[in-house]
Amino acid sequence: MPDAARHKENLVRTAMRLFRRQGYASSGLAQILAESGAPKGSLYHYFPEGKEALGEAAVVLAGDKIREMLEGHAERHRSPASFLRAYARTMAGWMEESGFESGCPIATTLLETAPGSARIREAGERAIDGWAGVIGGVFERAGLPRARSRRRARLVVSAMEGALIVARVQQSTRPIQDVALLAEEPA
Amino acid sequence: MPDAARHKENLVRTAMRLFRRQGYASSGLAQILAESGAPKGSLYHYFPEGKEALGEAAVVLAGDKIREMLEGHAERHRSPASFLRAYARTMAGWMEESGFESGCPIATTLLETAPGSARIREAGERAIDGWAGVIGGVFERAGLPRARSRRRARLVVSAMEGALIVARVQQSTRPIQDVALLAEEPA
DNA sequence: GGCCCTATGTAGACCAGTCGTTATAGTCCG
DNA sequence: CGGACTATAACGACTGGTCTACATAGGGCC
Repeated sequence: MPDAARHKENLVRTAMRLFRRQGYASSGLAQILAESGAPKGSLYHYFPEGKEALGEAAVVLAGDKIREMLEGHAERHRSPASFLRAYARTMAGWMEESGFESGCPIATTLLETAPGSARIREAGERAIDGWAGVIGGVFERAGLPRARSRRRARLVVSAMEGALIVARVQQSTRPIQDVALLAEEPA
Repeated sequence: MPDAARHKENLVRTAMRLFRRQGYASSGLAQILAESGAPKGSLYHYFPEGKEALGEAAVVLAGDKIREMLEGHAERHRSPASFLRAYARTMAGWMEESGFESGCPIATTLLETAPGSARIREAGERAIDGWAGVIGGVFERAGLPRARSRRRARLVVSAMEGALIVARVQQSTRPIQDVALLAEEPA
C-alpha cells in the first residue's frame, strides 16, 4: 500500500463528513465503508471497538480542524470584533457552500450519543474547551479581564452552535452573521 | 374506547420524549410503541405516512410547549433581563432534572432530518419563528425598536439552542445561565 | 327494544432489508 | 516464517412498513 494508514484516514474523514450531514445513527457502516473506499476488515482492524471509536475519532478530528481555523483567524485579526466577523464569515461560507447541509461537525453526533457514550461526550468536551480557549485568548489580548474573557468566549461558542442549527432550519446565513454582534458589549 | 385519541396523544408525547433524549434515528418504532402502550396498527392508522409524520407531530407539539412556557414568562416579567433570567432558569431546571439528558426537544431531530425531510424542517422553522416572536415582543415592549428587537430575539434563540448543546456536553447548567447576559447590551 | 351495516380503531403477525459485529480465510511484505 | 492488513461470508437483532383479522360504536330500520 502507498502509505500505511490511508484507509484509516479516509474512514475517519468520511465518517466526519457523513455524521455532520446526516447524523451518527443514520450513517451506517456500509455507507461509510462504500464512500471511503475502505474494506470492512480494515475498519475493525483500525477500530476494534467499532462504530463508537470511529465516532470519537471523527469528533476529535473535527474539533482539531475547527480549532486550527480559529487559531488562524486569531493570528490575523487583533480586535475581537474583526475576529468574530471572520469566524462568522467562515462558518456562513461553509454552510452556504454545502447547501445548508453541513452545520457544526460535532453537534449532531454529540446530541445523539450524549446519553449513551461517555467517550464521545468527553471528546466533544475537549474540542469545545479548545475552541473556547482560543476565542477567550482573543478577548484577553484585547484587554478584557480573564474571567470576563472566558465567560464571553463560552457565550460565543454557544451562540455559534445554536446559530448553525437555526441557519440550517431557516436556510439562511443570517443567524450566523448575527453572532459577530457579540463583540461589542459588556457581560 | 375511553376517549377517541388517547393512543394518538400518547404516541406523539412518547416520540417527543425519546427524540429529545436519544435522537430521531435512534428511536425505533418498536421502542416508541412499547413505551406509549399503543399498538402498531394504531400508529399507522393515525399516521399513515409513518415515522416522518410522527416526527413532524412531535416537533409541532414540542414547539407549542416551549412557546407556551415563553408566553407565561413574558406575562410575568416586564423587563427583558428578568424575562431572560426566568427563561434560562426554566431550561436549566429541565436540563438538571433530566440528568443532562433532555436538551432542546427539537434540535436533535431537526439536525438529523434536515437534509432528508422538508416537512420536519418546515415544522421546526415555524416553531423557532414562534419563539423568536414572543421574545422579540418582550424587547419591543421595553422600548427597543422593532428591527433591533427581532435581531436580538434571534440571537437569544441561537444562544439558547447552542447553550443546551454545550450544557449537555459539559454536564453543567452554566452555559444556559450565561444566555441571560444577552439582555444588557446594544447590538 | 333488537338488528344489521359500516366506519373507526385495535391488535399483532409478518415482510424484506439493514444494522453493527464477528469469524475465518486469505494476501502481502519485511 | 510472521505479523499487518484485506476480503468475504455469516450472525442475530432490529428496522420501518404492510397486511389481515377482529373489536367496538353509532345510526337507520323493522
